[in-house]
Amino acid sequence: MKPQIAELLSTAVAELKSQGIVPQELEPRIQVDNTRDKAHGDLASNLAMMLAKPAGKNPRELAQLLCDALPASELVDKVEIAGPGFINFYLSDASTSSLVKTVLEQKQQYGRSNEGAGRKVQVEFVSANPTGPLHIGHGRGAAVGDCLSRLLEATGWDVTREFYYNDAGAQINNLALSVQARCKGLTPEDAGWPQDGYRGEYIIDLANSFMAGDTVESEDQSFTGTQNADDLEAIRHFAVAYLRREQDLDLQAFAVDFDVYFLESSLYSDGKVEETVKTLIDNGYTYEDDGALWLRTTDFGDDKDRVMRKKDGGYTYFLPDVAYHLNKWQRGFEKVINEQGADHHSTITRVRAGLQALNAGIPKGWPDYVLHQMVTVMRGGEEVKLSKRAGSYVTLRDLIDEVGRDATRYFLAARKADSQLTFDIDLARSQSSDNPVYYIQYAHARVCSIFRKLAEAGHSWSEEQGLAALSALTLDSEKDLIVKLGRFPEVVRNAANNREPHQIANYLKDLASDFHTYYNSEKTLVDDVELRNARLTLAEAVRQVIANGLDLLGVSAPQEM
RNA sequence: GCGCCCGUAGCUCAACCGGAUAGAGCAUCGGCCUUCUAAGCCGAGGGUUGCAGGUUCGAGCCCUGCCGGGUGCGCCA
Repeated sequence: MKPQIAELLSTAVAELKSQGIVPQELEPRIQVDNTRDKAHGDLASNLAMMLAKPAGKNPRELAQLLCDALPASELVDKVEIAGPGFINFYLSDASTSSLVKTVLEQKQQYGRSNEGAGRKVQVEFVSANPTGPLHIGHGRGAAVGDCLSRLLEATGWDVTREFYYNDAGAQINNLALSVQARCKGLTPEDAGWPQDGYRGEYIIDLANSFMAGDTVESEDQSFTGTQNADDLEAIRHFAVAYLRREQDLDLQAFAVDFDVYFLESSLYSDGKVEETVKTLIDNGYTYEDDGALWLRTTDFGDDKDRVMRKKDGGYTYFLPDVAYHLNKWQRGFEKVINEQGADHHSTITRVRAGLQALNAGIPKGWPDYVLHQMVTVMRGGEEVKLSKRAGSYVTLRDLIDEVGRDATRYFLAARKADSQLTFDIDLARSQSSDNPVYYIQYAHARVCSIFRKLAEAGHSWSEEQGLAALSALTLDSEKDLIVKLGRFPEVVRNAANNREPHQIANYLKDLASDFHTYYNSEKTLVDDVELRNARLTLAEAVRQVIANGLDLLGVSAPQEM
């Protein structure tokens, strides 16, 4: 509804310009806000206050002139000037009716838009090292990244979800050595245990599986344990394949699907790393010092230069990172969003600097980043730090097993990503209105239940009848509910543009609350056929919007609880 | 020490591009089931938005400086 109101105001501004009241050259950004207080109508604009100074008039006077210049519209019942110069709009029954109609007509499409116009965007998220099960931080990344992807899809973008596996480098050697030690029966307490070796129990399972000659199948490879504890190469392959499969299963349980799994090792085997080094050297941004090859990232805003090739001849992670992002660019992703833990924040400047040094025509601020802060897990009022299986951290699987997929997804996506998050297991498990997931799902199930009751009572309802009866909705609570439904498309757009999936969660909680209140105060299945059909129509619209919203979060919308 | 994030009710969190009297839930206290699911609803109390300045018609939001918490500052990823 906002765009329509903005349009009216725009016309009024043009009128005032032609009267010479507002300077011609002024192009005000027309802002229409939701009102917080019903006494201020349904929508409000601060336009008069914005224009007051350049027009040399006081705000209220200008507001009056704007109101006088507003074209007539059947969407608006009345317009008021209030406070320091706000213009308040009261929506008409015709406009609320049309909102309900729009919801029912568009169904699953309601709230979606085509702002992205089919342009390509890549969202890289999770990107865990294949050195252990996914932990809760990865879970947050998965929830936020997937919801963000869904939001971008809902706003018309062509989204590619991508997972980058750091399956090369030092940490993989460490993994292989840890598994090998377990194959040989060593424990972390023994003298021969590798320094900084992985101590989790899953390493024992992995070693046992390797020594049993199991075969690990994943999407793109199959590898059989050779049962030879001295064959470190075989152990390495097996371990990586094993843990990738394990992470895939975790993600499956979380209902997150990736389009592309990109292997760091492929950058080496395809010669991309070498190519990147060569370009950087050719471009003159490198130098050798202390036996290592450095990139002058300070030329591009970094606070110190970075080593690309170590003294021992191996590359640091930094170089494949640059090669990888060049590859993304070459694949045609003009927009890339990397969702990662804020503890990896320092890579941002580095990667962007490396990309600039390639002189590849990549924009300075490319790619975008969304960072999420740490997650703390609470149970019984105490912090949970360990999982049996992983040893040092809480796994995503533990959470899904304990509180379920829907609640886990909701809780991890419902908070602003750049705030630290406390995950309360007791709350997430509780099946009461304390738990926002159940609260929202229950609102959906309630509508379904009403329709079941309707059928049991031998009555029927159709969209056509319902829409025709809408004028029977005369209560303030009904109008408020409809206005809230009308905000959904804008909430989706804001959430997508600001990369803030939590806005969807907040909106849904709010809508569910309004619906529960309404449900308790007004009976839907009344004897008056007109009123019954009208209320059923409103209920169905609410159900549709909740279902659409939950879908954006990747949370199910149950028919009954 | 430097960079980044955060600081809002006892607790967990909102506040759409800077808008009007800062909102929910939990917890506390008090109500509501013969009625479409009580997995719900209604009401009450609870705030100097960490502190101090600044910008302006207007600041929780923007700027500066402090204070507190987190995180990063590897030839680890």
